[in-house]
Amino acid sequence: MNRNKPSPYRLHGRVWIEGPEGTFLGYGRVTLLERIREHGSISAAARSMNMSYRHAWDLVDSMNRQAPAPLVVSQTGGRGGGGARLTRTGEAAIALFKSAWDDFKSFEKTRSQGIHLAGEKP
Amino acid sequence: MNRNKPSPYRLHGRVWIEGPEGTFLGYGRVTLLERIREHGSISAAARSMNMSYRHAWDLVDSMNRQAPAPLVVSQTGGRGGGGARLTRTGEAAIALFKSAWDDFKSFEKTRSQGIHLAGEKP
DNA sequence: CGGCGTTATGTTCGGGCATATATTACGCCG
DNA sequence: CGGCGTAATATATGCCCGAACATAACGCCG
Repeated sequence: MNRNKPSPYRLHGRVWIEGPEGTFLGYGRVTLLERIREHGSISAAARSMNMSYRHAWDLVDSMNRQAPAPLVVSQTGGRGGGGARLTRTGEAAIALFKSAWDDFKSFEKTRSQGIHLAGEKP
Repeated sequence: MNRNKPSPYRLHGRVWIEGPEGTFLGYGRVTLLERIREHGSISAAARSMNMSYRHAWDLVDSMNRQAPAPLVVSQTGGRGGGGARLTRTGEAAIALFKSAWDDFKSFEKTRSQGIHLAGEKP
């Protein structure tokens, strides 16, 4: 009988988009953008993903500074204390990264098939 | 004239091969294997890439424990104090990772062409 | 006017990891 | 035998990043 043991090895990886100051968009950053769109504020978005507000704010600031136009605009004070919302550029950034991310996931999956080391056969 | 400014954004990423205990092969680990083959000892290999011997040894140990057969065999004491050399499995591991690495680099390069973010108004 | 929740910043603290340091064992070789 | 350079292993130090803590400003709203 031909019972092939599956390889214990798998290809893994990470991708991100680099900009003028280093990392511009990554999985965590884009998730943060989505949460901001969903919750309407940086602090609520940060809480929802167990991230410190300080860190979330830094990420938003980094993305805004590297983009041709802000991805997130915010308002201090006012009803509810203020808030933040996504711009069209922000939406485009999400789509841009997710597309690349999906393509990479596809590559990762198919390329994992060829990972075998001295012992098993495909 | 259609002088298109090149996008300041590029896709970047890292890939590695995971095994039973987590990372099995990565760029640094495989470079270390190559240096061991080249220099004949773990310590000389570590020095050649500005890595602490301790760290290099841990990496070799991690790879050996996760592979079906050792990638590196070592000898303590003797002429020159001992040394280490690559096994056939070690050679195969290098080839295995490099192939996946090259494929990823190719993916990264071609997929980077589609990275463009339109700057627009909110 | 004072309270509230958020944005916006500065500062400090702690966990993880690589490095550095230290020690022991080993085996050829002069 | 004693020295040398490496493997092998334990302990300590330093650094970086994110978390945590601390204020201040802001602008509706009761």
